[in-house]
Amino acid sequence: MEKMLSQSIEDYLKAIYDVESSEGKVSTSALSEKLGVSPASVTSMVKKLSERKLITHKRYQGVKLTPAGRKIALEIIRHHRLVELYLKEALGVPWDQVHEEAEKWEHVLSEDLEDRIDEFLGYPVTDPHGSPIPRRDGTMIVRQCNALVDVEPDTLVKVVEVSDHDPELLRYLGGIGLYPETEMTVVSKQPFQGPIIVELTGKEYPIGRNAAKYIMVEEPKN
Amino acid sequence: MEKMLSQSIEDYLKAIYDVESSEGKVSTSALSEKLGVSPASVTSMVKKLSERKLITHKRYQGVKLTPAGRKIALEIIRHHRLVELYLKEALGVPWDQVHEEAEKWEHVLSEDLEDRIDEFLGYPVTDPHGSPIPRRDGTMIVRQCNALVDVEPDTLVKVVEVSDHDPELLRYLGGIGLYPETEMTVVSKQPFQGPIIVELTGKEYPIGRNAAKYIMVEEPKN
DNA sequence: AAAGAAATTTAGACAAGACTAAAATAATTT
DNA sequence: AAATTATTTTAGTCTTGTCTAAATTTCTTT
Repeated sequence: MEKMLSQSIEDYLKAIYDVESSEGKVSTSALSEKLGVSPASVTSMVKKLSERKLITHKRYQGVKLTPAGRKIALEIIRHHRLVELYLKEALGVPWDQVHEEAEKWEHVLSEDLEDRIDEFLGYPVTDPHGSPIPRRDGTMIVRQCNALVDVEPDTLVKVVEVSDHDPELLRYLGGIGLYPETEMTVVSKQPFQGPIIVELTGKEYPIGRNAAKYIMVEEPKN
Repeated sequence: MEKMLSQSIEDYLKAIYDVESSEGKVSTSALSEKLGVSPASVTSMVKKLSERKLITHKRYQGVKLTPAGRKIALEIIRHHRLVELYLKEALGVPWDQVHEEAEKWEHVLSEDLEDRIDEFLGYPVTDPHGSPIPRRDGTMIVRQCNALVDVEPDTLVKVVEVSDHDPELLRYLGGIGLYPETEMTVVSKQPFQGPIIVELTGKEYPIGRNAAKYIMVEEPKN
């Protein structure tokens, strides 16, 4: 039933899914960047994944997941996000460290353990960064949200999701109490690419434009 | 400080430690058997481990861990046994399954997580099979015990440790309530390599001679 | 539309870790 | 002690996944 895939293949599929989600088109160079390998290495792995019918590939034109490939990518992402949440809830690992640990654990999680963790956590829907956890059947909730950087001043917003790619940013945000589900007001956007000022728990904090690209928010329905 | 070792190297060091403990001499064929690889593969890995000064090797005469190699082996075994106990205690994984899971997890456990698990478990001294958990400093308790197969009839014994290598045996023993710390009486040894009969919780159960080699017991002090 | 720049692919090499077949050494039997 | 058997090592091959350098294709600019 389940074919045994190498960790490398799993990492590629996950990366392809991520890039597909955030940029639409999946280029060799984007994968090279994301995975920290040379473009030539990506090309050769892409060839292998095509042969296995996990992706489709047109020369010089990027890559797309097949349904089979997407299914596997979502399984890995499910592992990753369940583990992230589990480490935080069960062992108190701080939210800026769970990503790195989960990168390793996602590849060694048995189905049985996946189920036990899922049950322990009460069948959760999001991970500690607010990212949705795919269900076992491969479905995943989609939410309507915007990057904080695109929100107009004087708006009340609720944090939906924060990118887990930069531990330092996560530590800063944690320090000011900014987590998923936190509500805050966008006070102002400083000119010349200056920071965005937000207010939460009565205090004002600056958030760099670049960081604000990685903070997804929604305007709570009245 | 910590060198990054491949999973393969870690598996070899662990296997060498195990064989060294149980048989004294560590032959190529014993490792080949234990690791499920060909003798030729063992020889070539042995060469590599010697170069790295993790073992010493005299041609045709087996292998020995250096202090550095032993230290690493004990770290892996510590990971393995902590994870086994953690999976049982925290996630309710049955004791006949924890070994297989731990085989994978032991290689991806960070020091930080190791400490968190250790603390969660209250700094435990043995794993679910009764095997001692090495401390972080590389020390490990040693216990005086005998194989059940060598015990004379009419003796009251306490189970110390059960080998984790055969899930089916573990299920049988669990089924009759035989765990580490269980006390029982050796009733008789049937002749012609027949089973050993033990009595616990008022009932008698047969245990094959072969299985009884893997059950370590002590005679509790009066 | 042609030239230069950027991205992608090809070609060929390398390291890790496994394998098989054959050779060398050690252990056992007669 | 010689012959046979068992164990270990050597020699050479294969796969996976990476790399660099060079060639190809596409994109951008003028």
